[in-house]
Amino acid sequence: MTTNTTELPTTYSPADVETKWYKTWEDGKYFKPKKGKANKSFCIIVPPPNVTGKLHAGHALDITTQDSLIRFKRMKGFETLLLPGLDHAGISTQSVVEKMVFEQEKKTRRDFSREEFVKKIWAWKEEYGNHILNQQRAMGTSCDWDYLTFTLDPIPNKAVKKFFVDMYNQKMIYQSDYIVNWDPMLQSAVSEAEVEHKDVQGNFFHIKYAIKGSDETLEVATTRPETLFGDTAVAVNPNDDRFKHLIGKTAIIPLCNREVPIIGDEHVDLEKGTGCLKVTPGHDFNDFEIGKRHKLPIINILNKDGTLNEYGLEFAGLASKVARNVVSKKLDELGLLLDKKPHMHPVGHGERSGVPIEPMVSKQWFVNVSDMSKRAVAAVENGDMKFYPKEWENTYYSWLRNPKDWCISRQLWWGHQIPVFYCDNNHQWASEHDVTECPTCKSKNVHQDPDVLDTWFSSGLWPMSTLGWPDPKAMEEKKFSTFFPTTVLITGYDIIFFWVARMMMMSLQTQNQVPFKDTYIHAIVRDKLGRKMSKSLGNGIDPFDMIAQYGTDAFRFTLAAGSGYNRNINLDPDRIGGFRNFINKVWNAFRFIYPHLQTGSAQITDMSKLDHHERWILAELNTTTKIMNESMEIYRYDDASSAIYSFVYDKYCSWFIELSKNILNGDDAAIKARRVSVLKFAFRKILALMHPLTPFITEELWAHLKEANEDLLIAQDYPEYDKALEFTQDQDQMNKFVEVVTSIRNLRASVNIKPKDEVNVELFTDNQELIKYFRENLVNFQELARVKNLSVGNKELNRPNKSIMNVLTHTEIFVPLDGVIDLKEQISRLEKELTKTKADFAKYEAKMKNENFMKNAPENVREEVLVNVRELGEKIHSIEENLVQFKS
RNA sequence: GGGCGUUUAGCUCAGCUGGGAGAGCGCUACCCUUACAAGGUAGAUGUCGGGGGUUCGAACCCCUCAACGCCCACCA
Repeated sequence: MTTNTTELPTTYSPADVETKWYKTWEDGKYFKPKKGKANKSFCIIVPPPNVTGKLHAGHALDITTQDSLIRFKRMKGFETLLLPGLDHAGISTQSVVEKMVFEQEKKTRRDFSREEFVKKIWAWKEEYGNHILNQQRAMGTSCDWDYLTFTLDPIPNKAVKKFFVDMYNQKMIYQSDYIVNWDPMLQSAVSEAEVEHKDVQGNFFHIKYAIKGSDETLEVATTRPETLFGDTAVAVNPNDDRFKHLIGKTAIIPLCNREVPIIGDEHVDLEKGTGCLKVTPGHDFNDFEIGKRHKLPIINILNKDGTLNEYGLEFAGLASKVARNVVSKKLDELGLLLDKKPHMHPVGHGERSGVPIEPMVSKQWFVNVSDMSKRAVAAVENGDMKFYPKEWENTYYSWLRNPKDWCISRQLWWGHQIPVFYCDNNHQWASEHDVTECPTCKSKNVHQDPDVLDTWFSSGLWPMSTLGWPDPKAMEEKKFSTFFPTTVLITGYDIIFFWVARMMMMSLQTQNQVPFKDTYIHAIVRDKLGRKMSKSLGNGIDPFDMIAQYGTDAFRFTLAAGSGYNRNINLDPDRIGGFRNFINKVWNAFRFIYPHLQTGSAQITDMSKLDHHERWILAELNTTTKIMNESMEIYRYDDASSAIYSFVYDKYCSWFIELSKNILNGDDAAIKARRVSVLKFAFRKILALMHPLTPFITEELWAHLKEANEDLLIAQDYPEYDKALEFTQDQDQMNKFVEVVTSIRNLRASVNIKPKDEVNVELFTDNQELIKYFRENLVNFQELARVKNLSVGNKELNRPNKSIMNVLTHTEIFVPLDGVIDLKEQISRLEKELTKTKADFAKYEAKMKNENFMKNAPENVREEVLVNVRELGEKIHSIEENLVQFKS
């Protein structure tokens, strides 16, 4: 890093430095866990993105919040680990490859053997799988890449098998004929959580059912007439006087003329439909329950692709939606369709496929979660795991307090194959190892269950398996005991059910511990109008575009500034542009001190020799340090970013640098050196404070500011609050100085004095400390307000005649003018100010005179009111006095 | 149907346990002032969704109404 020869450009170019520093950090092994002075570990497992994935704005937010925290804790001396991974994402990956193969070869997966097709998916994964990881690198993620784990790697596979087999042997995993959500497109069962309910416009069909041996008929209401082929009963409410005499008789299903019993069941709603319900246990969740209660037979009328099977008679082969219309038409022709009216009703759709889900009975594997879910609830109730923000625990509870057994088998090829084996003598057993013979009958003719496990089954074990569990050697190598339980999980609220709940259950089950102590739920990134980003709307924001346009630091800072306890971030690229300008401001602040780097040291040797402004900036820096530390600890990235933003912009750049110009241009070497030291000291702290949020520019500038023997910024200590740097009097005086300077500028602007032209200024105040302070700041008034001569005096002194003036609570400001003054305008301005001040005054005076207020309000509030009454009273007095003068 | 959330400046949002309405972007005027025009200085803009209540005092607490959004449940 050459400090003195390079000419620095006026704008910062992110692209030039980002790849350079990432490589330097990675090659220098700065991302690897190291024991530090805090003597504690801090671990975040990155939610593994899908191998099919491309980085989207949500991932960028994940990374920003996780990496900022990791960098923060690393600098604070924690042994940090940010652990990366990739998810095989069963359904979506298989679909992507199926689609690709179909496009390229016009073949479906069924044209290949399972082995051949899975090989194709692996090839695809090898080619594209790492893409998203490189995008994560571009975001600056300080992961230890040696920990990179894929959900189908050997260790996660061991974990999956171990959990499955243990639970199988405890009978907590069982196989059952059960009504599941069948996705006819994927031709697989999917879990409850993978079904989305959407309102769909359908019809209510009223169908006439004959009753055997009677002239009476029943009018049954349904939205799905095509399922009547699967009816095995008709149900009425036993308390329904209209129909209860029919219970026990036999109804005849139209079209197929099957005889079924008429049963009484409380589930039937008297109000809904006609009060008569056709019972189709094979294709309706409620009917399935009714069927169990009444021991009704189950008839499956659908093929795996959702078309009617042979039970559909002449309609066999039709898709259920088509069959619905055809069947209803046929019923109409036969005079059996009594009514048909439009009806909006919710229909489950496959989350991945988007097609309507068919409830269907089939043999599937389930996990009994009743015990695990109770433990998972308790762990949050008793504080072992805390949600930030806290409200999200309700979402978590609502799912876990009312759990349904988890259907874990999927009829796919891509995933962890279920470790259950069968022999030709119908024995069944589970095994963690490959098997060649049946343990019961020793038959060599064995085969494994063809189904694979739900993707979330391996995801649920992720915090353990990435740290080596259950392999003792891997656990040792990966320091399981150091990093488990991990510190915090950071993710979006959309996967609290899918993932957070399952990790909690599976970790409590296998480790008897929570998998992480905190869960920070960050917002969902939306477009600037608050709409979800989606392909169909075309409103997605590509992180890569943002990085290219504004730089990674600006993008990260924007995301951090938007992340607190909110649930949406409406991301407007203009905002990123705003923060890009801020990053550039930091760059230029450095350009300002750059020529003076050799003049002062980086440490402040003698605190007692500092001047007012130096003490002031250190006090402000100290306050900022405190806010940043506190905010990062509780995931308030928004508060942290706004604290450093306003310190850098409004304190360091706008005032401290401006106040330093005359010193640096002066010739008092000692004062100059001291000021440079403070500038440098504060700037080094700024870089350290900002580094977790904006790693690249800060590391780049640090290279210029660091001492020869100092390490990279990523490895420096994070600044801490220091009581020795509290200087309240200097802060108070500086605030008054700023007020006066602003007021002079305001006066100048009000009469259009050119920025270059100098003016004389007279200040009047009764505060003797201030008089002294203002006099010491003569040169600063000259610089910052273009003042020529300044006089400061007591309020007893006479005021200049021809002048414009402002009144502050502590000081009167006069700018005498030689030319013609628009008296009218001055008077009107003063009168406006007087009205405003009087209104303010009245407010406080009323409070002061209110006995109840004086009795009840806390002392500091009372004190403030009294001060305001006094100061505003003085201000009114001043304005009135001066108005008299102007008017005379 | 059950639950949660949101409503503050033109836009996107902050505002911690109640005590003087804020930021960024945008806008207006004037400035190429020797770190920065991705800049500087000054400035305008708000019945804090409506109504009621508690309180000495409400953007903040309670009730109520309205609009919008999300989650869960439910194919009669």
